[in-house]
Formats: sequence, C-alpha cells, structure tokens
Amino acid sequence: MSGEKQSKRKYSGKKLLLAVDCIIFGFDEQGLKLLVIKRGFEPCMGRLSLMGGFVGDTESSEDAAIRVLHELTGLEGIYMEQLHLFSSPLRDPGARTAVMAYFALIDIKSYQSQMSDDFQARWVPAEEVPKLIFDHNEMVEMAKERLRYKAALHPLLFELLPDKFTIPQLQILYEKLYDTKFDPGNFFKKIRSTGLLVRLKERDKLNSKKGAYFYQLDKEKYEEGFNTFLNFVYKPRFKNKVQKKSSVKK
Amino acid sequence: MSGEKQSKRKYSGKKLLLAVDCIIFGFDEQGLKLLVIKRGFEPCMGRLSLMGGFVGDTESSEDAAIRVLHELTGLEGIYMEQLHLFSSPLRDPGARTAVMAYFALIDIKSYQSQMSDDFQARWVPAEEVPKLIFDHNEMVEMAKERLRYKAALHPLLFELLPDKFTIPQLQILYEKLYDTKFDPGNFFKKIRSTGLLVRLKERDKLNSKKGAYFYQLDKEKYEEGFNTFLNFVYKPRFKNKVQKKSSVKK
DNA sequence: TCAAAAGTGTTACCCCTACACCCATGT
DNA sequence: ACATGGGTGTAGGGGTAACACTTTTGA
Repeated sequence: MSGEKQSKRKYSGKKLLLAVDCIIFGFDEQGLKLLVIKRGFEPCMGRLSLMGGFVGDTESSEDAAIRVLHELTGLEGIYMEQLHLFSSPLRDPGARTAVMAYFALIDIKSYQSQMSDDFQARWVPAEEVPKLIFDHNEMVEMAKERLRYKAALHPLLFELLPDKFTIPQLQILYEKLYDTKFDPGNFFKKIRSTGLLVRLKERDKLNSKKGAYFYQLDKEKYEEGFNTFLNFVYKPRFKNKVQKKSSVKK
Repeated sequence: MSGEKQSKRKYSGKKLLLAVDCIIFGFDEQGLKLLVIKRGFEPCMGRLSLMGGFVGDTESSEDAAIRVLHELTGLEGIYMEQLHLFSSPLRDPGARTAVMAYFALIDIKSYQSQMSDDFQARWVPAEEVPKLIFDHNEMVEMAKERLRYKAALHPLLFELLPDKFTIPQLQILYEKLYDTKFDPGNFFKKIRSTGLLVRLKERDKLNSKKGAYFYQLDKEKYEEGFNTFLNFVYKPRFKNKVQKKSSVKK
C-alpha cells in the first residue's frame, strides 16, 4: 500500500534533447511579418526554418529563448512567452528532440537597424509563410492564433510598434491582424479610453495632411492594465435578429 | 556568409529528462479541490507531490500526461491542457529534469468511484494546498490562475461537474472559483442564454424544496461555442463615476 | 477651394444589473 | 401556511456602434 507501483518509475525516462524555437513577429506597412532564417547546419541545411537552439546545461528554456533571440536580433527585453511544447517522437528525424516554442513580438524597425546576416534571416508575410522544416509551419499557425487571441484581450500589439506611434498606425495593425475594418472615430475613443497612452507634442505628418499625434505607452499603466481584459476587438453583435422568440406556445 | 556561426551548434545541447506533472482539479460542496499523491519513491519519498511521470521514448508529452492521468484515476477523455514548461536547471536536485505541467479538470465523483490507493492519492482544498515537493506549489498557483482566466472566457467548468447537473450547482462552482456572489436570476439567464445546455425532465430535489432541473451539455454546441468568448464572469462596472471629465478648459 | 484623414460629438440601441415577483414543495 | 430556493419579468442605465460633423493642411 506504500506505492509499489510507483517505485519502479524512479528516473525511468529516456533522456532527450530540449530545444527552443522562436516564432518572431514584426509589423510593417504590408502587414504582419514572420522572421525566418536559412538553416546553416544539417539536417535540412539551407532550408527555411524558425530560429532556434538547444537548451544548455545551466539555463532554463526561457534563458535559452532569450539568448537565441539576442543572438539573432541583438535585442534585449523582447516580449516573449511560451507557446507550446512540441514533443512528438517523430518530429525531428535527426534525434529525439522536444521543442519549447516561444512566440515573440518585436518592433521591426529596431531590428532592421542591427540586422546581421549570420543567419540569413528574412521577413516573410505571416499570411503566406513558405514551407519550413519539420513541424515549424504548425508552430507558426499556432502562434498566429495565439497572437490573435491574446491581442483581443490584452494590450499586446504595442510591442510590434516603435516607441512613438500614432493611433491610426495602431488601427492598421489591428485591422491587418483581424482582417477587418474599424470605424476610425470609435477606434480612437476606445484606445484613448484605456488610459494606457500618453500623447506627445509632435505629429506624424507623413501619412496625412492634418497629421496624427504621436503617442507613447504609459509604462506603469501598461503593466497594471495588462491583465484587465480589454476587449479591444469589437464583439460580434447580432445585426439581424434572426428569430424573435415568436412566443407561439398555444 | 552561409551561417558559420550556426554550424557549430549542431546538436550541441546536453540531454535531459523530460517529465510531466498533472495539476488535477475537482470540485465538491466544499469548493475547488486539488488531487495530490504521497510520493512513493526517492527523492522525497513520502512527501506530497503532484502526480507525474517521465516521458517515454515513444510518446509525446501529451501521451505521457494522458497515460499518467489514466494510471491515477482510471479515467479517459479528461480535459487537459499544457500549462507551462518548468525547466530551471536547479528545480530538481536529483537530476536535470524539465517538466511539462498539465492542468486537468475531472468530475470528482467519477474519480472517487474508481479510486485506488496505489498512489495514496487525496484531495486537498485548492485554497490551502500543503507544501509540495520541488516547485510543485508554484505550478499549482499558476494552474489556479490559468483556470480562473480561462473559465471567465470559455465554458470550461462543466468539466468539473457530473454529466447531469443543475444551474444552482454551476453557480456555486463559479462563486467558489471567483470568491464572489452572483444574482441567481441573472446567473440563470446568462447560462441559459449561451444555448449550451439541454434541460432534462428530472429535477434535483435534494438541495431545495422546489427542486432544480437537471441539465446536460449540448456536446455539439459546446465544441462550437468553446472558442467564442463568453465573459461568464461579470465585468467590473463603474458603480461610482469618480470623475466626470468636468470640461473646465477655459 | 477641395479632398482626405484626424479627431469630436451625438444618438439609438442593446445588453446587463438590480430587484420585484411568481412558482413549487417539504415541513 | 409559510419559508426557502428555483426561476421569470421588468425597468433603468451604461457602453458602444453608427454616423454626422469639425479640424487641419497639402495640393
């Protein structure tokens, strides 16, 4: 009764390799972008893949992901979160490997300024991701879904924009991500009503004649407000009431 | 330029053990419960811990979690999802181990009917979880948070109830989980308006004189409706408008 | 002067909370 | 009969989608 069944299980697992892969999103005028590299080692050398690396002996998977992101982009403090562990025994033909996938959001501009070509990295449109190695396409799909999910509830998309941005810029981002259009007036009020933004003196005159004010995140309120659900994305309303509960009970 | 930096990284990680731990929730009259076992092997034999196991050579972590849940409870088809990968190099003093934590919801009754004591399992109140081994308490806290998060948006809590249940039962569950009270009338209408439930002929006469109808999940609508955000939990409203934007600009 | 985008104001509607009230039944 | 909890009905208010309108400025 003292757990006979259990005892035989003492460290009975086979060891395996633990890796991280990073699904890195950026955003520019064309829309949402994904950062991929040309793989520089076997197996599958030369093919496109996500940026990844193995978890070292003295680091956690978070450490590894931060390291990998830094190696590729030179950036620190990137928004990043666990996406999903992929651990099918069949997923990597080379060796038994489990991969913790992370998804990350970066300001595409700040990256391009310090791009190196060690990894032959490139941005591809998130809507038309080319064939990647292994199960990387599956990871990307899951990441896109997660991004849409989270961004509808949390003020997440600011991570994709530069430090200073305009509300119309932000609107375009939301519209691309959800493939929809928002009423500019209502969007403006909704965003402002969150209280997360601070308006700057300058205006962006490039994209319109009148010019749009630049805003910055109020870092404090951003962190406070992150977990208060926001419902940024308009909820579907019943435009045409289909049935009107035609109380026909005799 | 063809990725010199990358080549040195070919399978350069150290192997490690991959395990799964299951944070299993149940619910009864007293409230939310957590299922823990008395550990039957070293290290830390005899202490309380989550149910877990190593990921075998030919299975994914999902497979392993399903297996582990089945070993402990005898149940199949349990609701289960990835919670978080815990991979600090310091977390398990015995060996370098990464743990994929899963959180699971079961109907406490269906489990108790086939409980075995191979693992010396017991239910503990989720609000007063005793000290568990390693980082298991941290996992539990994270799981509780995730449960509250998800259950506010998805019709998840049905997984904690028997096949047939009453709406007042469900209300108690929500009230316990969010430590709040709901207006019975409004709760009733809100739940019914989801269209996820089918009313049965029978009533539950045990808990009230009038008796409450039993309901069952409409499986089809449940699966459809799972990902439409639900906002089950009342959103905080501004009861007392603090400032009224006293447009005082001269 | 006109066009086009930024930003503000207004209205109508819908949902949702609060609460009154009816219903069923065991004691 | 009456207390208790289940369930229904209703009114008022807040939030928001739709849309009109003003502002700004380059062409």
